[in-house]
Amino acid sequence: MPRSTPGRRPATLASLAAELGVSRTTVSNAYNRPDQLSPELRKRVLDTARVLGYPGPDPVARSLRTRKAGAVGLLLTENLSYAFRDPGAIEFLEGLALACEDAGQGLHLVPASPEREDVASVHRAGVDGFVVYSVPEDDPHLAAVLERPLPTVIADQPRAASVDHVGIDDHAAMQRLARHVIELGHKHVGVLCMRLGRDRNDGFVSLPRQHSARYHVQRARLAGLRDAFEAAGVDWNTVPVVERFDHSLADGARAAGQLLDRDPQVTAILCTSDLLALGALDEAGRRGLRVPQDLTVTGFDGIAEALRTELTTVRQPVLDKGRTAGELLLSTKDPGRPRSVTLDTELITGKTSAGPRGYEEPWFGP
Amino acid sequence: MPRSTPGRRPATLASLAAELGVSRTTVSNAYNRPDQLSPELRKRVLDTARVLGYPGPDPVARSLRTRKAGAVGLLLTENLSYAFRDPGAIEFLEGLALACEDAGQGLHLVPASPEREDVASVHRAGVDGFVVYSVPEDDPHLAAVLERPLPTVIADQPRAASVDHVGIDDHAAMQRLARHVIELGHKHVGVLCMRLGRDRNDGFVSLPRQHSARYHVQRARLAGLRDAFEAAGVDWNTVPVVERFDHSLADGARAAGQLLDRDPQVTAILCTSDLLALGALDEAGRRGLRVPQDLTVTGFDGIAEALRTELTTVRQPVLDKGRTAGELLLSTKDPGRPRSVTLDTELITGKTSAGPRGYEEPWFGP
DNA sequence: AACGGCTTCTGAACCGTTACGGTCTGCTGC
DNA sequence: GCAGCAGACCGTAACGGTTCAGAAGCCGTT
Repeated sequence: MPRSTPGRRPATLASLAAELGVSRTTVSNAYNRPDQLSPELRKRVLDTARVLGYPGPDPVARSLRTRKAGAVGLLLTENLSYAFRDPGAIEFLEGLALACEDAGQGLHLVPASPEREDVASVHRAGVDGFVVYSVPEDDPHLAAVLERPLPTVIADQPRAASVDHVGIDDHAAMQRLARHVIELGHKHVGVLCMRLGRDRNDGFVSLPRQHSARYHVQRARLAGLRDAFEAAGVDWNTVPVVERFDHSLADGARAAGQLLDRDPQVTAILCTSDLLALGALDEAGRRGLRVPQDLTVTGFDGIAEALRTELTTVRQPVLDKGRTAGELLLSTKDPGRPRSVTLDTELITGKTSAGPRGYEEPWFGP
Repeated sequence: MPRSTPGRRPATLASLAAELGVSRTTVSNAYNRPDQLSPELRKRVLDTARVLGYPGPDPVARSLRTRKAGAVGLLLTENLSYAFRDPGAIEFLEGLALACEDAGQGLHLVPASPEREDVASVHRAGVDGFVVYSVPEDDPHLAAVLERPLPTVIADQPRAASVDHVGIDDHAAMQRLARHVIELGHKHVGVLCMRLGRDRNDGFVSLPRQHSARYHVQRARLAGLRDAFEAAGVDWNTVPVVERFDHSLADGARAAGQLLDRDPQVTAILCTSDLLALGALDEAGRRGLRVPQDLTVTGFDGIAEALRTELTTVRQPVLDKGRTAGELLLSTKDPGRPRSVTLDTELITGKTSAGPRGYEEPWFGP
């Protein structure tokens, strides 16, 4: 099979038409609208195409003419490769891929290294629209996306008034989780959270930094905690919050260590993600702290590993989020006011939360 | 910020040039070759662009002219969404994404549902090349990819003489694992394998089906087992092989159940993937079989979960495979003979393999 | 005064296709 | 014998850029 006719320039629709003595339109129709020409001629066109090594209409030229690329762009906050290491991102991708598949659309992952702020990749992407997943408010790639005259859907963060959005009520969900911990009797707690800005700050978080966080999701979750604990009479200023730039088990463990070193008397560690919480569990184990007897640990997200571990956490429908983002994007019919979808969450009380020592419910043993 | 100038047609490079009274070349240069025009003019161009809502050169038109799409196409054997549920596929994707990122290339996932054999998605993808990951020899999407005059790299399967390839020596690796099991003393074994064709066959596999398998990887792994066991005097005809179309833990468990129901006296189950093996472990547990005392179970791949479980398996560098595929593709300089990279594997003897009862090495206990 | 060299900008060709609005041919029906 | 009408095919004009070989203007040299 000739992958390309040697010696000659590659065949085009025009050259094929010339060879056949028909118009370009006819060749085009042979591929795109079989009913517009006689079966015999169509066969002749297709046969000759094979002989000449013409691979069918060029996708890029077609895209230019039809103004359709047949693909959805996806912008992620992190290195592309990182996305494949984060359980949440993977599930989101799965949902989005589902939606794209149903619509026969490709999924174009845009390389957006946070290091070299190379926005060109966004400008160069031949796509019909963008899904933006969880990026900081001041991400230059996001700005580049919004500059392009294409439909866009933002998942999770940031929340922009003029752009379609899908997410959850982070504040309410976290508040509810906090109330659960409060009801168990905890007064002295610590918090582990994900990055609050594009700058690395692996350590304790000041109040101003909490408020000025560039990641609305983290900001809302912290605010949910704050509101719940303040309502319960706990001074939020006294609650230690440890931030981690990278999102991994190991970082969760290290952050928990940092917290426990400085504040050994905390009876509960609330984490803004399951991965951090699972890391905290590891660290607790290393320190001989029993969970939940000695220490309560909670997460957020409801990733598979967390559910298996029976972590107390908030489950959010990440796959649905991805699919909804895709459906929203693909159903965009020109202007219309921006839409916003808020998905439901569910508090999961697992086996990593209990009352602090001295607060157990009475036990009527033998 | 005007996302689009209302009322008027969207601005183009030409309309911008007309507005400014300069040539299109100059506007193009303002974006692509800043050194080709005076800073003042360039600023004027960019400012006017902002005012007119011109979002910069259209990526598709640029691609048409430059013959570069800035993206790598990826064809997977399965539903796109499925890829995000298979640990191996995810790690491959991660490696590939790494390579793409380094080169500033996008990663275009091609929707290729196995159901509707819609090859159009392949024809429509505006990409500079394709990576094909583990598809059957007779996949129509693969055929469509090969018809396009683009560089292509196949990872794992199939092996095509004229196309770049990256993979491992499945036969040798599996043979080595089999020898390990043979050395432990096992004579009566069973096998769990992944799908051997595009048709579903959840059950025992006939010899002809083994030979005619459309997935070269599975074929090679089975052949590796066969060769090792025949060399050890085991008649391969008597070794039960159970196939599963879907690749999941649950399917591994069901397959193991099927095997143990028919052949309760097997002392070892060799699986052609870790996921199947982990499922088999589950099933063994359900049946009260202790591993490895009552039953030896082995896997293949070396996914994280398997290493954590200390499964006896073969580790293959899946991330490297993805990265190598990307690098191979992106370094393709026109013809040259097809390249082939074979990556190393490593036998990992975990805690799920031991001698069958009666074959333990002598134990000098108290 | 002619010349060469530099910077800055331009004109026109070209990338490969599809949309749109025809024309042409031959057949039906009266 | 001719209007009317499908069906089959075609010509032209985009689609929105990039690129290359100059042209124009300016400056310093010989």
